[in-house]
Amino acid sequence: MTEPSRGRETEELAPEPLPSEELASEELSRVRQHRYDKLDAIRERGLEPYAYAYDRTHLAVEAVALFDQAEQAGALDENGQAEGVSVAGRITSYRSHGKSAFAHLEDRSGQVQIYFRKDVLGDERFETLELLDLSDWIGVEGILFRTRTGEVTVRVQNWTLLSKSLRPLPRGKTETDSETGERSTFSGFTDKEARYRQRYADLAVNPEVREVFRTRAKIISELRSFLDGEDFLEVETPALQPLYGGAAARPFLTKHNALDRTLYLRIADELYLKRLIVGGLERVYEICKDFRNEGVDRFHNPEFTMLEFYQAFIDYRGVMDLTERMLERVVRSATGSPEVVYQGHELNFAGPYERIPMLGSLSDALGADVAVLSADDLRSHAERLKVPDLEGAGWGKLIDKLFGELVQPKLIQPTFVMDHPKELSPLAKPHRDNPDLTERFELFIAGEEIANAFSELNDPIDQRQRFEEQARLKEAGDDEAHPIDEDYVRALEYGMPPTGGLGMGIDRLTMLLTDQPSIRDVILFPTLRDV
RNA sequence: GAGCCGGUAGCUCAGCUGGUAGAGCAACGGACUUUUAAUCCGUAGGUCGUGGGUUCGAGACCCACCCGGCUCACCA
Repeated sequence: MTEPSRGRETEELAPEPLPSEELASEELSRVRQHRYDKLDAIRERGLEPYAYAYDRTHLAVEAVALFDQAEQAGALDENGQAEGVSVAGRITSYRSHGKSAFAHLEDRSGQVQIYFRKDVLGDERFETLELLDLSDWIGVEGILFRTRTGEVTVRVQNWTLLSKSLRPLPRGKTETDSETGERSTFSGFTDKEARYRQRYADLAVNPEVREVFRTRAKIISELRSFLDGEDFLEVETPALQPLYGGAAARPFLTKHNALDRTLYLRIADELYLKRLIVGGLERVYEICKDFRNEGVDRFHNPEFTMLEFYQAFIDYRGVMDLTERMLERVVRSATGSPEVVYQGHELNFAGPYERIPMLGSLSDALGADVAVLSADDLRSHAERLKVPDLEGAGWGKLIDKLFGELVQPKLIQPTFVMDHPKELSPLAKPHRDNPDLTERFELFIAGEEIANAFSELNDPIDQRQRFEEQARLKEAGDDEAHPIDEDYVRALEYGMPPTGGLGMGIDRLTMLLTDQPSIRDVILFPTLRDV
């Protein structure tokens, strides 16, 4: 696909002449030609359109705060001016008034207004302003003052072009209806696909998008801080694995040329982290990308970020306790409150969370005790409820299907669902009171699975049998079943202490805490179809 | 993979039951030395996703295709 179907898809524009494929979008070409012309004019005047550095003394909001403080302290001079500052940022608005001009400069902290005057700058310097455009980066030095309308502003004494923008940002505009006084927003960049593909423009134009990713970073740093405080060791394990495992998913394959062998991108780091528990590290965690070769929807991206942690000497109940403390702290730190609103649901992350048994909750929903129902009974219930894709499903899978249909959507507040069927959980310890179940839990919030955890299976003989069962499933066509990992079994044979572990989807957690409807909204560069 | 919705100016969108394309903003020229995503005057800008068909006539209707979004399925 080389022919540009739409103007915005075209790339690699040379200064002049414009490539012929650009003729399809003449207006854009003209707009950009003007910017190239200005670039030439800037160079002709001996100015550097792409500077190397700039000495900034204040962020935009710091400059405003500085003036406010000086004003309150009575430290302004007789002209109402405070001290000088230099600020730098992107030009987001420009209002020319002949012999003066107002503009806003935006940096990572926010915006500050700047004011140019011909009598301050001199004729030549002032006229050079004509060569600026919205979204150019400039630095300005000047004195802070407050305008008649009350806005703290930098009266520019000197300005420096830092980077000439050759492509206009898709910036919107707000308009006020003169009759009704109603304000309508002309949002400049609402095409979701374009926003994902050109995240740089999305971020440049939409401050709320920048905020989502600040919150995401805060969530991750708070998770680290919490676990570090619990004496966990942060580790790194292979992303390229000779054998994949730790989850039920199809992997991505790749090839190492020099070794001439197939490698898999990890679907989970679980088995490596537990090897480290065998090694005696006792408390380990890793925050990393996992890769699963599955479909894409608003909860799934082929590469996603997962936190896994493992702690020796605790079981899954201990993991629940730890998880409650961790989430409450992270949510509080990242959002300022343990309560957040997600898509209209008020969620409260202050523990303790409800703990419900998987079978019991399903029995309640179904009106029958599923523990004594056969697979055939379950199947007829599922068929009655028109649960899709029942082919080849055994007892455990049917339990899971029915649970997903009847119970899961109702789990809005953080809820631990406990004790899953054994056949679904090949890496979890058998339940101490019921050999058909495992000591496992999933954490559901707003109807979605956020975390998965268990008392880790540390009996190497049982583990081998579970792997062999998985191998039989794989043989029978289940392409998500685990392959046998002999090396992992060997590690368990050396002895793994009783251990509780958890995996949590960071992207989904971020969705909840930033009220974003799609995982693509919390991943800077989500996986998209081919252009 | 299925269903629904959509693809018209740089951006956001309008375009009635078919009559030959419009608005706001952006752009360009001009005026304006405290504005508020200023205001005023003027100018330019579109093979209406692609290909075919129906028609005297298609942005509108039909068919196929391409692209995207959402929902569902898949993802224990």
